[in-house]
Order: sequence, then structure tokens, then C-alpha cells
Amino acid sequence: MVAALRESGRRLTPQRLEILRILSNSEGHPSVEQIHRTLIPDLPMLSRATVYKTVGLMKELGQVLELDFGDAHNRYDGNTHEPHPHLICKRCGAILDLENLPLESLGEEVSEETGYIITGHRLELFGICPDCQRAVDSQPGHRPT
Amino acid sequence: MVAALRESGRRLTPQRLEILRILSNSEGHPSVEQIHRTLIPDLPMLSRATVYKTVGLMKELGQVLELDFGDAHNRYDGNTHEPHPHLICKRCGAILDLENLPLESLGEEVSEETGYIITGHRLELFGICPDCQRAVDSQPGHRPT
DNA sequence: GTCATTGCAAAGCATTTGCAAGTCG
DNA sequence: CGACTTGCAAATGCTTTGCAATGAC
Repeated sequence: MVAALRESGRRLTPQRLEILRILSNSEGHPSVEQIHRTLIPDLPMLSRATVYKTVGLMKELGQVLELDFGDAHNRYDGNTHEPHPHLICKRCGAILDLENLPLESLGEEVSEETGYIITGHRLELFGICPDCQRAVDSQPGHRPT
Repeated sequence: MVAALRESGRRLTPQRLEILRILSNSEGHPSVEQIHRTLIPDLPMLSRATVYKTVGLMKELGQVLELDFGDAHNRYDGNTHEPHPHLICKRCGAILDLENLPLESLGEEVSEETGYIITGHRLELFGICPDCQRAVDSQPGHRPT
């Protein structure tokens, strides 16, 4: 990521370095707000605008993927450059990356049926993760948002 | 839809009637703004707030499905109550409903692998529709947004 | 030393809400 | 008539933008 930054002629500031660190370590597909909150202890002056600008820049450079789960905050995935399916827990919001799903054949089939050229896709599965299943058993009244 | 409105004790106003008409005839999954713009000739005083309120009400009554394709405007689908896959043209924005895709088996597979209980999914395929493929041939420089 | 970048504040947008005026039943 | 709706305007919440000060190279 740092290399991509440099190659594009941009500067590497401490703010950007920290933001990139979070994006590349991101297992949880953080939102701008989460990134900002995480970094405030280290960079107390960090503004949300800077996070937005950096994330937007990395998106532009193709280093980061913007996800949109329809719940106000966009979330970002720094681990892959390719869209891929996600499995999202409706209760706790955990997001799991899915791999090796047979979607190519599906695209071909749809292409034949409709005459469209298929260029991409987005797949999200929703459910309840194992942890939350256990939690449900012990707290029967507790509902997700 | 009108029945569902009445049963819930709501009133049937001309504005609502027209909005429902568009939702139920919607082949194009209109946005609030599109609904509003379409109705302005007939109901010049119609406010966007009313469209938002009505659409939100129908969503609450389960008569309409809210779609979110990540491009600012939410869009609404009055034809089905069940989520289903969509095929979206990146060039002209046309939206096609897909049916009979074998997604259940996919959910079962993921469920076994991850331990999640799968409760729903969202699938969108992106591509270029046949019309736009022809248009591309004749206007090579024209790019979608 | 330059010029990209930061961070604040203000602006933008889609959507929501408050409320007086209007109207469905 | 009374309560639900409308439509305006103001408010909200995320994101973007303008711009002077800062700092990377």
C-alpha cells in the first residue's frame, strides 16, 4: 500500500501510515468512524476528514474496497482488491469473508439467459454466528437491531 | 397494497394512491426521487417528505422492499416481498429481477462450513445489458459513471 | 522552499422530523 | 368533527469541500 502511495506521487504522512496500518490489518472491515476512533489515542488531532480523504485515496488507487451494507456507515476492506462474498451476523455485526463459492458458473448461466455481459457481482449472506446462537439460548429476550 | 393500508388503520389519500400505483407497477425499482418526479405533473404540490413517509410506511407493512445499490438513492421494489437477486446494468442502470437461481444449496454449504445459521442473502450481478452493448459498439468513447 | 496534506469549519445530500394547515372517513 | 396526512422548513447524520497553516520530501 505504501508503495502504491509513493508511486502515485503522494506523500506518506504519519496519519496516512496509521490509517493504512489499520486498513491492512483489518479483519473486521472497519468504518471511517471506527478507524478514527481507534487512532485518536495515538493521534489526538486526527480529523475525520483526513480519514475520509485517505480512505478515498486508497480506494482510488485500488488498494481498498468500499463495502456498503446499507447501515449508514460504509466499511472498508484492505485485505483484498477483488469483491468477494461476505457473511454478516445480524446480531453482532461480525463480518466474515467467504471464499471458494461457485459463483462463476452462476454468472455464465445468467449471461446466457439474459444476454448481459457479466462484469461483477456482490453477494452477502446474513445469519447468526455461532457465538450469538449461544447468546440467544441464554438471553431469550434479547433481539438484534 | 391498498388493503394492507386499510387494515392497518391508515388512510388512503390521493398522494398515497398514486405512490402505490407506481410502486406496484414498478418494473424499474424506482427511487424516492423518481417516484416524486413522475408524480409532479399529476400532483404538483406533492412533497418528497410525503413520498418518503409513504414508502417507509409500506416498507413497515411489508408491502415493499428497500434495495440499496450503494449509489446514494435507495430504490424500492413493490413487486415482491422476498429479497431476490438483481442484475444491474452498469451503463444505463437498468435493473432486472433474477429468479430460479440455485442459492439455497449455497446457503446450506456455507452454514455447514461456518456454523452460522443463514437467515437471508443479497445478491447483485453487475454487467452490460444487450442494448448498451450495441451502444458501446457505435459510441466507443462513451463511458458509464 | 514547494506543494501536497492536514484539520477545522462550513457546505452538501439524502433522509427524517416538527408542526400548522388541510382532509379522509 | 377528530385524527391522520400533507407539505413546508428545519434538523439530522454521513460525507465532502474550502482554505489557511503545517510539514514531507
